[in-house]
Amino acid sequence: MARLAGVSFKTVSNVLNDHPQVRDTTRERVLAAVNELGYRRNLTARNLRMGRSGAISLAVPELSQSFFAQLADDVIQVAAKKDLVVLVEQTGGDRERELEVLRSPRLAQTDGLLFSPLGLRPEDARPELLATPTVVLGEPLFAGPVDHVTMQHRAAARAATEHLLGIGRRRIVLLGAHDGETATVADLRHSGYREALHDAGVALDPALVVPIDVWSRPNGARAMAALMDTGAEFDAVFAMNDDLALGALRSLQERGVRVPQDVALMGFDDISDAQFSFPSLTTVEPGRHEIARLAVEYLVERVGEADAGPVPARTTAPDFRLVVRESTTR
Amino acid sequence: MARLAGVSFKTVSNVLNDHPQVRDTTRERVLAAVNELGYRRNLTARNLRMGRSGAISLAVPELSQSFFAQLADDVIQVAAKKDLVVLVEQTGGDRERELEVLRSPRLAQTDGLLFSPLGLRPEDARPELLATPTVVLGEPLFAGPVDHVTMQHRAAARAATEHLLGIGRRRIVLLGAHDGETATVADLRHSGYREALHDAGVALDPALVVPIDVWSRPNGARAMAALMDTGAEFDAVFAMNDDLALGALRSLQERGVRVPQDVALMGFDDISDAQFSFPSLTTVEPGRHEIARLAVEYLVERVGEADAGPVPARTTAPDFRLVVRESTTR
DNA sequence: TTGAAAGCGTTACCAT
DNA sequence: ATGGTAACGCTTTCAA
Repeated sequence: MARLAGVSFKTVSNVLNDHPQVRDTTRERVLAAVNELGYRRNLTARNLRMGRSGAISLAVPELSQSFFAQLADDVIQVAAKKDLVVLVEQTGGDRERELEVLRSPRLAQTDGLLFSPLGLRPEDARPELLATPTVVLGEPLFAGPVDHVTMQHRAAARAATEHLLGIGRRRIVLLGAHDGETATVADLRHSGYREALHDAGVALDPALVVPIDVWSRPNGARAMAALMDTGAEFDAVFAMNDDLALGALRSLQERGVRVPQDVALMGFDDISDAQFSFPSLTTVEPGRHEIARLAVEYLVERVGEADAGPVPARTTAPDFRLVVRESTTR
Repeated sequence: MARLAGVSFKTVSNVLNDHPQVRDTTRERVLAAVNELGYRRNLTARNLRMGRSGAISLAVPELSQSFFAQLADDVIQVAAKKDLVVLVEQTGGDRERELEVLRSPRLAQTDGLLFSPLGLRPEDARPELLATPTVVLGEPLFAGPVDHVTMQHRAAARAATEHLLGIGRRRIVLLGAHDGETATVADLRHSGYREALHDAGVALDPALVVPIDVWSRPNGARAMAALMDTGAEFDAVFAMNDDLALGALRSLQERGVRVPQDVALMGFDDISDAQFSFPSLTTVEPGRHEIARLAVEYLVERVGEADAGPVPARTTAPDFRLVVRESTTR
């Protein structure tokens, strides 16, 4: 209360919150005092009173992966426009740590969670874990009042494969398969690949489907080298993401394979590095901006649910776009 | 208060805070009830009462730049070990928005700030802006009780240039100079370059010093292409960071220049992409892990300052390491 | 060992 | 238009 110094009273609150019933002269005096004293209101107390924190959590595997760094960049920008601040957690894509994020009391410090799980299994998706409004960035996992913003994995993978077929390639390697999964990112992209081959009447050669657990550059490089060691013949590579593709590119070049002349190369995600490799990388732009935009928008709606009434669970996958660059041209 | 349901009382607090004076049986009953009801204590209220939030802010230019993404990754990991959560803000390297971050009341929501400014000028560094404990990740800027964790820019740039000289290169391009700056990152690295040339008795050719404002890949590619257009002769390039170097690499390759045979190439930062370009990129590892570790450590000390007494302002620059890869080998 | 009460700084409601 | 007061949910001090 002594905050008002020489001036006045606790209508300070009214002033700071732009309440209408304040005389202009009063407002001015208060503002002057605020400036003078460098008074800053205590957000924690405000949050307590209002039941809102103005912060959301974003949980991703790791920022070192360009795709997630760029996603985080987008999310933070969109959130900033809505005056939300973003708390970033890293799970390493590890199931245990993903569960921990959901259970963590620190979550309660924010108004909601943008969650990009990688290791979580369907049986983990117990709705009671979701103590906070949640939007999943990824394949539908949770039942109940949870929104999902995902990608058109199957259609995009199919379009990607069709592009490779369209430039005359027939022996197309698939890099990054996950055996035994259903309705996961890897499985859906795999399906798209399979469908495109089937529709084109091209037989699927299991020797060209290369399983890779973690989709990182070193793993892409390693797997590509190993495949070449087997003597397999191929004229194109569709990597499940750009990191795998760029790792593979490095291995191809090490061995003097010309891209795209000998082997055409295709990625997925359109991370910014894809523009500056040599050759630049043809890839799928999955609608990352839109994903970030929708995710924040859904989350904000869900946070406001208490006031505005229930919101039905939504699942959306923005339009994707094939970005054709040098690695599949000529 | 009704939180305790069938069981007991507000010694719940004591139990949850591991206070010793609680009978075991009581503790058990309380814990059982907590579990039963899925009770989660309200962190906001706790924060208000304790005057601590358990969160720190990290303000970087943008996560889309690999270096900052990896720095953020490190910071979040180190912070997590200390049970701190990290709120990430992006400034775009823009002076106005950097000032805004400092003024923002949202800052007050966290216990301290890890700040990596790019556009801020010395005259902006008024200590009264720092309403929160702050550690600067970058060149010393603020006087007063502010720690700085930076890099050995000059020594590392010098070592980098010496490496290029050591493999027999004499016409070394410097990519990314900032004219008219003093004691900034660009200026210090520039000095290191100049010193190495001088000590080796190699004349500095101003035509080989290329100013580039923002150190991004497209800018590196553009500047490199422009330099080649001038017909300038050179046998090595030292780029002020890896993004510039990788952009330049792309332009060199487009024109059929062989790296390292015709032109050796050197970056700075050791972002992970540097390992997987072809050729892989020789660069300076500036001690990023250590920078993150120290920054969080200093900040934690400063946050605890109120209790533990004043802490002198510190400035540290961890050891760097030259990482020699293919772009300067043979 | 446990319970009661005060207080953290704000906002919201109700008087004035 | 302004001021008083309760309440947000917790920790802390003090009393029982």
